[in-house]
Amino acid sequence: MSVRRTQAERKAATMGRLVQATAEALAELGYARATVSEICTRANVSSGALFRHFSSRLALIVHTTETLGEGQLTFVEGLADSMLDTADPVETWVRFARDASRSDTHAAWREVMVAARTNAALRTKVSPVLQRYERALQETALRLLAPNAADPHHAQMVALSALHLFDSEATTRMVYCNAEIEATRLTWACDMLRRELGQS
Amino acid sequence: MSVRRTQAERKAATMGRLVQATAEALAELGYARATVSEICTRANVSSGALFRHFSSRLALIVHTTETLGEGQLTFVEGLADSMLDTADPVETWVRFARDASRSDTHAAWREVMVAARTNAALRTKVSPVLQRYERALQETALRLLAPNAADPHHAQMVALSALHLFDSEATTRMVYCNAEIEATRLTWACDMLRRELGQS
DNA sequence: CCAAAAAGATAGCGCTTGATCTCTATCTTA
DNA sequence: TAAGATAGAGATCAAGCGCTATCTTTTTGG
Repeated sequence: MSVRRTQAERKAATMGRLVQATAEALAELGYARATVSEICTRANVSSGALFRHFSSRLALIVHTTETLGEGQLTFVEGLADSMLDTADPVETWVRFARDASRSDTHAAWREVMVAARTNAALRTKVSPVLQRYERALQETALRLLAPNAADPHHAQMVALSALHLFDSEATTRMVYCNAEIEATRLTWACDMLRRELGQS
Repeated sequence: MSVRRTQAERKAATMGRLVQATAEALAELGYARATVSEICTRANVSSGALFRHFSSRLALIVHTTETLGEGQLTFVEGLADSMLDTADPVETWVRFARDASRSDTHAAWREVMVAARTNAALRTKVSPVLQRYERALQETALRLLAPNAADPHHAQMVALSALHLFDSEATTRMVYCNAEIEATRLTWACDMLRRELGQS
C-alpha cells in the first residue's frame, strides 16, 4: 500500500464508500435495519470515522438519497438525449420506467420515502430532494415524449403516471408476483400511453 | 365497572384492541416503530397479555394485516353491490381507489408490504394474504367495471393498474405533494379508464 | 362456594441501537 | 522537521427492543 493521498482524497474516498454502502444496505435490509454498524461493516469504515464526516445517521441517509436522485436524473437525461429522434420514444420511456422501478437504486430510494412519511425530521430534509427530482423528471419526460404537446401539464401528468404504474408494482412484486399481469401491463402501458399522448 | 364477561369475550375484546392499536401504530409510526410497548400503550394492554394471545410481534402484525385486508374487501364488495346498475361505475371505482389509497388502513397495509420486501419471515407469512386480497379485488373490479368484457384478464389488469396509479401517489404525497398533478390525474384516470374499458 | 384454569400485570433478561469519547495515525504547513 | 490539523479506530454509554418467568386477578365448572 503506502500510496500517498491528500486528506481531501482520503475524505472523498471514505465518504464515497459510505454512501454506496448506505444505498446497498437500504436496498437489501430496509431503512430501519440499515444501521450505522451495518453500513460501517459494508464500507469497511469505523463508526468513529463515519461520524466525523456525517453529523448523524440521518445526515448520511439524506446525503445518500441526494446522490441516488442525481444519478437517476443524469441517467434518464442521457437516455432522453440519445433517443430524441428515435422512432418510438414511448417504448423507451416505458421500458426505462419498469427497469428503473425494479432497480436496487429505486428500492433504496423508496425505503427512504416510505420512512419519511412517519419520520418528520427525515421528511423535511428529503422533501426538497424529491421535489427537485420530480420536476426534472417531468421536464425530461416532456422533452422526450411530447415536445409539441398542446397541453404540456397534461402530458407531463400522463408520463409520470406511467412511472407510478410500475413503481407500485415493483413495491409489491417481491411479496407476491403476478407474472401474467406484469407482462400484459408492459405492452398495455405502451399502447395506452401512445393513445393518451397522441391527441396533442 | 365490574361488568361480568365470559373469558371468550374478554379475550376477543383485548385481541380486537390490540389489532386496532397495531393498525394505528403502523399507520402513524411505520413498521419499525410500531413496537410492542407502543402497541400495548395504545391498546391499554400489558405486554404480558399481548404475548398470551400472540406468540410474537410478527404473529400480531400478520394477523392485523389479514384483518385489514378482509375489512377492505368487504367494503369494496359492498360498494360494488350497491353500484352494480349505476350509470357511471368507472367514477365510483376511481374515487374508491384514491380514497382507499389515502386511508390510514392502506398506509398500515403498505408499511407491512414494504417491510416484507426485506424481511423474509414476514414475507412468507404475508404473501398469501396479499395474493388472496389481489385475487378478490380483481374479481370485484371485473364484476363492477366490465362484466361483459371480451378479454376479462385485460380488463382486470387495467382496473388494477388504476389502483396502482393512486397507490404510488399516496406513498409520496406525504413527503412532497403536487396538488396540480393530483387533481388532473383524478379526472384523467376516469376518462382514460372509460376509453380503455370501453372497447369491450 | 371453591379449586382449577384462563387472562392480565409486572419485572427484568439479553441484545442492539445511535452517538460520544479518548487515543493513534496520517497529512499539511511553517 | 517540528507543530498543528484532520482522519480513523475502538471501547463505551444510556436507551429501547422483543420476549419470558412469575405473580395476581377474574372466570369457570362441579
